[in-house]
Amino acid sequence: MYSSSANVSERQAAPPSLAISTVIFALRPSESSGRPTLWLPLVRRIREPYKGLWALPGGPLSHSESLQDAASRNLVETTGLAPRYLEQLYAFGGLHRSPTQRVVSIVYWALVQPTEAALADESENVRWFRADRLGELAFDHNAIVDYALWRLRNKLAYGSVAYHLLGEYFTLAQVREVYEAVLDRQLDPANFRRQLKSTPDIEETGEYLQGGKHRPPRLYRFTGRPGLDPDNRSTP
Amino acid sequence: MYSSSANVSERQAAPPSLAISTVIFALRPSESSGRPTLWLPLVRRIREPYKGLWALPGGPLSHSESLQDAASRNLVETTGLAPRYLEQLYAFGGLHRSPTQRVVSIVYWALVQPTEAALADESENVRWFRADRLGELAFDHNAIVDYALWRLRNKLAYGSVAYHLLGEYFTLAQVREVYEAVLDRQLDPANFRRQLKSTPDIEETGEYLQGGKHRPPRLYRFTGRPGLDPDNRSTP
DNA sequence: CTAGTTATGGTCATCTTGACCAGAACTAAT
DNA sequence: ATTAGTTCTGGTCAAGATGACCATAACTAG
Repeated sequence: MYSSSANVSERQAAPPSLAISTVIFALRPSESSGRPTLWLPLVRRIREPYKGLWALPGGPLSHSESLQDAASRNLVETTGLAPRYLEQLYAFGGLHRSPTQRVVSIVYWALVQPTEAALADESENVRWFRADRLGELAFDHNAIVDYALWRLRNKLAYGSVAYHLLGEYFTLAQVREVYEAVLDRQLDPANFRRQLKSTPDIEETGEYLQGGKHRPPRLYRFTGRPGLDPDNRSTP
Repeated sequence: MYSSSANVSERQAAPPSLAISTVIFALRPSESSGRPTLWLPLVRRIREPYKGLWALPGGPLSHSESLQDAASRNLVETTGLAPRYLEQLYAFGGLHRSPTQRVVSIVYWALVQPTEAALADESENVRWFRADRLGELAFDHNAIVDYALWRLRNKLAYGSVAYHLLGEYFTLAQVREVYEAVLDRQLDPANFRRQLKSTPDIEETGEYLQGGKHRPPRLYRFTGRPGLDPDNRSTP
């Protein structure tokens, strides 16, 4: 314990620094099976600590932007993409997250569309990885990604996030593939279709997807709205 | 936009300050009906801004404590209570939450037991209020409480938080009263009991609660563990 | 024209949920 | 002592949701 009078350990008492990071998910076909899989972009650390390791995109919170704006900016700067879904994940503030200084990270997670994700920037220091094969990341970022995955699975099970990983038009089988990729288990096509058809915010179109080697599936469209964050408003 | 060179608007670019606040819930019998109701403690602002208004307990994050420790300290300092349940709620970081400076608040929510809550400190500047009759609070604290209530209702519907508002031993009817108070609707006693009995982490004891004007109900005990936060580990 | 594939609609048994009934076990009042 | 009043507790029943599974439709590839 240091003195209770002031100014002595001023540097010690300086407020922890505040950063925003973002876990960005997108579906990409697996190189091996071709089935859609979860991928996310990471940036290479070019400074100590953890220089050379991969880390979540992020940076300090600037004075004039909201938390969500900062997360959005992360997204644009590292991938060039606009998020289709962006939600606060958690504030990580453990004492020893960074070896050099105390830093509190407010982490967001985002979903982007595959069409866009295919065009995403990639470079020497930005690369996409399969979510289930990340290797060792900087700081506590492995734990953060794990938690983001857990949250994604949860949201998927209840809510309406799956559609934000797909384009505007999609087949019910594509939705099922999203679920299978994220939950990592097979689902019965017929039962899954029955469930989706009973939800309100998914709408039949007159269009069919051509080009497969089989009966062309009908295309659907998502009509629901994602809930807002509580800083503006609610979220599950 | 200001210059991209450095130091000029240094004060402008100073990081937003970081605070921790805590929404503390406890059950207390309503003065009118006597049924248990949700209450929470607030502290009176003794400085500008919002001087004189009631606000959530909180304060700046000190350099040497974790987020959760800071929330715990809030709790102890304002109520003298140890939390039975403490979880991160959300990080609020809108640009204009405080009129005087940019401040990011990481908010926790807590549940405490009624026995303890009855003993809780109360003073000129600390008072308990019914959660549904708060009046106008300082900053965006009304919105924060609303969101905490929403989260509580949600967690209740799934999880195992109800027990943290009760003592170690409780009757099934008491659990039902918690649900009825939080969800604000009547539940069928027989059906509710059936559901509870099918959950694993609630254990029959041989004891009965005496003293009512009717058949004495059996006492139960909660045996589950609350999930840890992801900063240490997981949470729903 | 046939085999292969997925799409789509359907059945059936099982589980869960909500509405409701009835006896059990206590207290309070007559 | 008996009865009325209360909640506790176990049960039934119908409606709805879920999972396993089957059959036909509609396309492509050979």
